[in-house]
Amino acid sequence: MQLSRFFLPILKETPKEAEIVSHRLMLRAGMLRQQAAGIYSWLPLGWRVLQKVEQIVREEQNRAGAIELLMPTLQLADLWRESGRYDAYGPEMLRIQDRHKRDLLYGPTNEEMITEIFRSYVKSYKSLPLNLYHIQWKFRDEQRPRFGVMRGREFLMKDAYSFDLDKDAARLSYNKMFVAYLRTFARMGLKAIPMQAETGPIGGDLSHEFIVLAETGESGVYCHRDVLDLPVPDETVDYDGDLTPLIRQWTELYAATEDVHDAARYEREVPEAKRLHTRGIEVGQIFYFGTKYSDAMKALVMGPDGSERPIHGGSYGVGVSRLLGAIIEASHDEAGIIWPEAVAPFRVALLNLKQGGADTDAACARLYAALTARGIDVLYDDRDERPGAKFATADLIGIPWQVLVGPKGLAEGKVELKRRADGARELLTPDDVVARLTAPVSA
RNA sequence: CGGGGCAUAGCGCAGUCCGGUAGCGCAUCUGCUUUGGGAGCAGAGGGUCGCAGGUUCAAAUCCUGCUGCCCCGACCA
Repeated sequence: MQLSRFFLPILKETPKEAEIVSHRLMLRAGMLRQQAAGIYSWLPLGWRVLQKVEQIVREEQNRAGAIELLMPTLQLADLWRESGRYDAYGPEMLRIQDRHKRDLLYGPTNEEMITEIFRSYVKSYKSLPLNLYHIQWKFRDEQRPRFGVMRGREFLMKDAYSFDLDKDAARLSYNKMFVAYLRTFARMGLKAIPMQAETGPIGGDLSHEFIVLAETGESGVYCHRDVLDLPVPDETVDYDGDLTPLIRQWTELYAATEDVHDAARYEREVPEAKRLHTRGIEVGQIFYFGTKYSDAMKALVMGPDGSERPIHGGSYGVGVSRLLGAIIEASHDEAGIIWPEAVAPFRVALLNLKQGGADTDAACARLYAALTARGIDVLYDDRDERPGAKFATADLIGIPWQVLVGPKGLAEGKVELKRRADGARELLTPDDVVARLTAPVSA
């Protein structure tokens, strides 16, 4: 992508409504446009990152055996009357009417709808287990949206729903999502800690929140420091195998949100030097809720013994759009965002330090063609700007690698390769830069 | 939902107390110069001062009502 033809409305100054760093940087980097409190347009740069994050979530859901579908944003109120949540949900639910005066709502979550789909088709225990998910925009009419995408009213969420014959089987489904979440967040460069959590209006008696530690987070948390250093399973993890040891490893050390914090147990189990009380950003939450919805909505399957029984359910959410805020909170400096490679909107920023110079223009054109031909996403800054402005832009939008092409280096046949994360620079020939960036592991 | 604050050019702000030609910086456009960390000079364009009503010869400024946005708290898959 040539920057001169891209749409990247960066801001030199911070809009005054933005208080926390991720919100400020998303606005300054031209990722977001606020349309109303908690409602945003995703500008091209932000949209690219959102899609990268979404794709990682999708890949890990698929790997764990969940199956993607897509449900609508609008739902009939009748569905929610069946579960009893139409009245229970309260003013956070955005309620609307169509031209026929039928009550609709903009979905804040999809337990009812997925249960309706499930019960229409699945009649036998032989079809279980089943885990269906979608990645769709949700709406919650928050009393106080804040911090940009961290607490929006319209937000992108991955929500998965598992269906099992009994509690033991449901626990296996729960464990799969638990492990999938460990992998999902780790792939984005995040350290997300599973913590015991309240089940809230979803109901049920087993739940973990996945929390990224950050001072700007909205949740207070208590945990054992060693939980921060636990290993995340790699992509060879066998989801059909026994995940129990892995789950035990991740749950035996104390880690809880303040809502369910047990001070006595914390002090008993966690040595003083290992105690960590801080704040965090909730990026995912998993629930086992048993037969709460299958009872109310008659989602029954025939068991092996010939008797009908309600399925045991769980639901598993990831705040996809919120993750962008969490990643930036965890990875930035004074100059701007530092994207982990896995979610970066472009992998390489190619900076022509003397736009219009015959040598630099030609060298950039060759590099751009070579890198692009090898499938690398390159943002070529070909604007008629001075070097300083290009450096500032590249740093602000956080592209992992910068290739600096200027007359100084070219005199010796070299260009500079700079890593955004630590500022490390190397003088290389253009060919070596291409080789380096196409090497299998370059981080 | 309780408390606090803000609203003037695309962005950041001054002007409001004490009514009298709507300003500054950045950004934008034109020209020239400049080119390794957000350039310089010269010129130009851009505003129903959030909305509605009121007071007044005269309202960004005073009064009344409303709306939007932000922050703290409560709330929150």
